[in-house]
Amino acid sequence: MDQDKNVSSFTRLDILIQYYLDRVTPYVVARWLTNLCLLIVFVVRIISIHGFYIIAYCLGIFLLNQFLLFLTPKQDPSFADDDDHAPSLPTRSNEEFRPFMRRLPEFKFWYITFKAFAISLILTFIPILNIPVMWPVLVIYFIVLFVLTMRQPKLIADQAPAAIKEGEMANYFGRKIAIDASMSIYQFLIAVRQNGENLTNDSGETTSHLMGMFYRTIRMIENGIKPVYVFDGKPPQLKSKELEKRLERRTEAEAEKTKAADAGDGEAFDKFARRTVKVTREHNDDCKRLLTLMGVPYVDAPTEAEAQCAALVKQGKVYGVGTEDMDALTFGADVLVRHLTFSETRKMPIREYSLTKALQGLGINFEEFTDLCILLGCDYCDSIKGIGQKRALDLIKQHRNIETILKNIDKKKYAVPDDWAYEQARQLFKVPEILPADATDLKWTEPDEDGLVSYMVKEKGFS
DNA sequence: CCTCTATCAGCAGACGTG
DNA sequence: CCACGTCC
DNA sequence: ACCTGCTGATAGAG
Repeated sequence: MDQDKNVSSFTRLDILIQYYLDRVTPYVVARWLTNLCLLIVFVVRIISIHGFYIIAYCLGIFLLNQFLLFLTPKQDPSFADDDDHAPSLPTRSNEEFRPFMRRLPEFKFWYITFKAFAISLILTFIPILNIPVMWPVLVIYFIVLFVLTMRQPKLIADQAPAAIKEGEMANYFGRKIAIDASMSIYQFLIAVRQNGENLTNDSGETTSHLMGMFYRTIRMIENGIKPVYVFDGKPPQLKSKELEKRLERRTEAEAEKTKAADAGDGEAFDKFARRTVKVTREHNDDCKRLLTLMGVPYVDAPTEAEAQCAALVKQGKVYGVGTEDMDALTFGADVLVRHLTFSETRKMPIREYSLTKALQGLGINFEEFTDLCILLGCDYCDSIKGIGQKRALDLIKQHRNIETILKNIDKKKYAVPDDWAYEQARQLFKVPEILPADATDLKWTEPDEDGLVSYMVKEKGFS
C-alpha cells in the first residue's frame, strides 16, 4: 500500500534499508526481542539520569496509539455498519476470504516501534530536550491524548471474530436453504407492477407473484441451491396489537388511494396502491401449486414462518435461512443468508451471518441475545423508550437479563411500558410453535414440465 | 458539542435490449 | 455498465 | 380472519 510512497522517493539509502527490512521480516521473535532490548536500554537510561521524562511520555503515548491501530481491524468501506433495528451485529469481514486485516500490520507495527525506540534513545543524548516539566502538565497531556486515541478506532469491542462472511451464489451449490414464502410474495406483489397495477391474466387474476417466484426459484435451482419455502401460519396472540396498527395504516392508505384515483393523480395512486398490498390465501395457494409442479418442497408453519425456518436449520434439515430479516437469528437459526436472490443482477455480495460467531463477538450467550432483541424492539411487545442499540447492549452486558436491568435502571428516566409482556415474548423466541422434525419431509424432484406448461400457460396466461 | 435515540419517508423483481 | 421497457 | 421489512435523513433529548 505505501509501497507507492516508497517508490516516489527512491534513493540508494531507501533501497538499502528496504533490503535489510526484507531480510529481517521472517524473524518475528528476534525482531521483537530487539525492540524489547531497546526499550530496556531506554528505561534504564531514563531512570539512571532522572531526566527526559517528556520524551518517555511521548514515546509511551505514541506506542499506545500504534498498539490500538494494530488491534483495530481494517475498515472495509463496503461495510457501512449494518445493524440498527434488529440484532446488533459486529461488523467485520470474513474468515476465509480475508483473514482479519489489521489497520496496522504486524511488520509495520514492529518497524514503527523500532524507529520510535531508536529515535527516543537518541533524543536522550540531546541535553536541550531535557526540559523540566511539571507532573500535572504531563498528566493532563496524557489524558488528552488518551481520549483522542481511544476515540479513533470506532469501538474496540467491535472486533468480533468474523460473524459475517461474504460470498457468491456458487458457494451455495448443493445447499438447502429455507425461505419465508410470504415475505417473497409480498415483495413481488409490490414490485412487479405496470401502470400502477399488478400483472394479470385475461380473467383478471394477479400473476405478479407467480412471475417473481418462478424466475427466482429457477435461478436458485440453476445455481444448485435447493430452496424450501415456508408459509406463514396464523400469527401468535401477542402480535395482534401490532397487526391492528398495520391494518389501520392500510385502510388509511386505501382511502388515500381512492382519493388519488378521483383526482386523477397517477403517481399518488401508485404510491398508495403499494401500501395496500396484502398477501391473500389465493396468492399462497397459487404459489404452492407452482412449487409442487416445479418439484420444490414447501412447509406450512404453524405460526411464524421465520420461526419454522430457524427450526429447520436447528433440526439440520437445511443449511441456513435465506432472508433479509434478522429475526431469524433471534429464533435460533445459526446461519442466515442475506441478498441470496439478487446478488447476480445487482452486484450485491451474499452475506452469511453466523449466530454463534456473532454471540462470541458480542460476548453474550443466546438467552442474553434474545433479551437484547426484545429490548431493541420486536413485534411481540413494546420496548423501553430511550434505550436503543448502544444502551441495550451495554445494559445486557452489565446485567445479563431483563429482570436485573429492570431492577437497576432509573425508572423515571426510562419509562417501562405497563404490563410489559417481555417474558411471553421471550418464550415465543425460545420455544416457538414449530413442526417437529419428522413432520416435514423435504424432497426435491424433477419438475413436471407438462403440468407446469398447462398451469402457467392455460390457466394463468403465461407464454 | 457530541452521542444516542426516535421518527418518518421511501422503497421493495427479473429479464432482455440498445 | 447503464437506462429502459416488458413480462401478464 | 389475517400476513414485512430495511435504509437514510433528520430532529430532539441528554
